[in-house]
Amino acid sequence: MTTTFRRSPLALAILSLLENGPLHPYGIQRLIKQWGKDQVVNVGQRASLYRMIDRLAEADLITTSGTDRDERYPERTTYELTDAGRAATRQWLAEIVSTPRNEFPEFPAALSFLLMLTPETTIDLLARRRDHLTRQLADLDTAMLAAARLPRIIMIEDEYVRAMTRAELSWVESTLEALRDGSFTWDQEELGRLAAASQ
Amino acid sequence: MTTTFRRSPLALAILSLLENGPLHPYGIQRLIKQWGKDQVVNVGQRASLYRMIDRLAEADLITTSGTDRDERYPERTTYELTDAGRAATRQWLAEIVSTPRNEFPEFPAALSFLLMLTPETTIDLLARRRDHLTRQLADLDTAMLAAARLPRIIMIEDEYVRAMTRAELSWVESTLEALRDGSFTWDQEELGRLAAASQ
DNA sequence: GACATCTAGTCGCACTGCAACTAGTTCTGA
DNA sequence: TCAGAACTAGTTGCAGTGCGACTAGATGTC
Repeated sequence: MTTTFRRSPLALAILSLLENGPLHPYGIQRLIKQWGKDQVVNVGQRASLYRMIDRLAEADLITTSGTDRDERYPERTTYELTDAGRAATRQWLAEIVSTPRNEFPEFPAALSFLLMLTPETTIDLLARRRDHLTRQLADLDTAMLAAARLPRIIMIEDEYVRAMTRAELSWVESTLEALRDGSFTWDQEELGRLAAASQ
Repeated sequence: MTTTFRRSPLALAILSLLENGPLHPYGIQRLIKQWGKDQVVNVGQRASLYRMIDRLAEADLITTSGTDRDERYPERTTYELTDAGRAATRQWLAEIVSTPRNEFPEFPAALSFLLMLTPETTIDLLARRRDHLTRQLADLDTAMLAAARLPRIIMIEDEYVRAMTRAELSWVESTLEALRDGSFTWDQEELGRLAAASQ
């Protein structure tokens, strides 16, 4: 059944974690959180996790490998990787890493309609964003410091996220400055005339 | 009916474009493409556009404002903003701009499972990504040059996208270098021991 | 005259996100 | 010691989205 399974971050995470041996659904979720991967893989929605596991099993990328019997907990079905699953993991990783893909995040979309607001309102909003980003950056730094003794590959995604957050913060700060010193501004009238002219 | 409508980049784009007067669905799509906003708002899926317009109308954020009769084309229903729609636009803009939100893009997710691959494979994949990013950056530069005489607010989202693309490219390049000079590497055995130890 | 492209819109499914609900277990502080 | 919080473990349902395919007339192009 080469019913080409559509790739997704969650599917990738499940398959990758099963590389280290059979596991039950809840264990997968716990592992993702334990390793801090919940910052980059959305396992907050447990419903999605269980449904994804079902579909992966249906597509024979994973199979049930028995049940985990622990006195304290109800019976839990464990799953393990198939060869097809191992192959899919590698292919998805290669595709994602080698080829950037526009996922249409909401912030740039909102930016393109900023002209609906006044420059003053924009200053206020961007200042709040700057504060959020500053806090996120600090949190990332402490997380990275805590794991500084681990091999670099373990935290490589945090390095990336940090670089991106830092870049966004820089952009927000420089844009804020231009708005504040008046070198970057706009008004409805001017833009209205422009829109009329381009008809 | 304040059935709080869930915000989305597409809904925001539709509402924002209707600020300049009534328009029919296809006209909205064309406007988005004309202004190059299709880089940040996904209107490639026309089905989504029509469905979104229907839902916006149902929620009274827009209403039909008659039909546009052009000899050459079939009759087209035009839509216009309601006051509720105008308010929603402003609220969404404020929320999105002021508060960063994790949308779980696939690249960082894939990075966190890179350890499945060998450093050599990773070099190859990242090199291909670097090439893509380099091309995207060049395209952005020509687009921005072409619009250099327009007010800055018109292209503000391109400035942002450019800054982010530039930052990602830098990160990829520096990571590639570390991989090539051997200062950043890993092997399954070492990681296997680590995983076993952390059980 | 054939084929491509643009205009304009519809159908349907597979998947995702979000919220709520169940139900047992273990921890924690008044 | 007993209530309530927090964790373990999983299910149900719906609204929203992405993606692909299909229709069908109009216009352009070799």
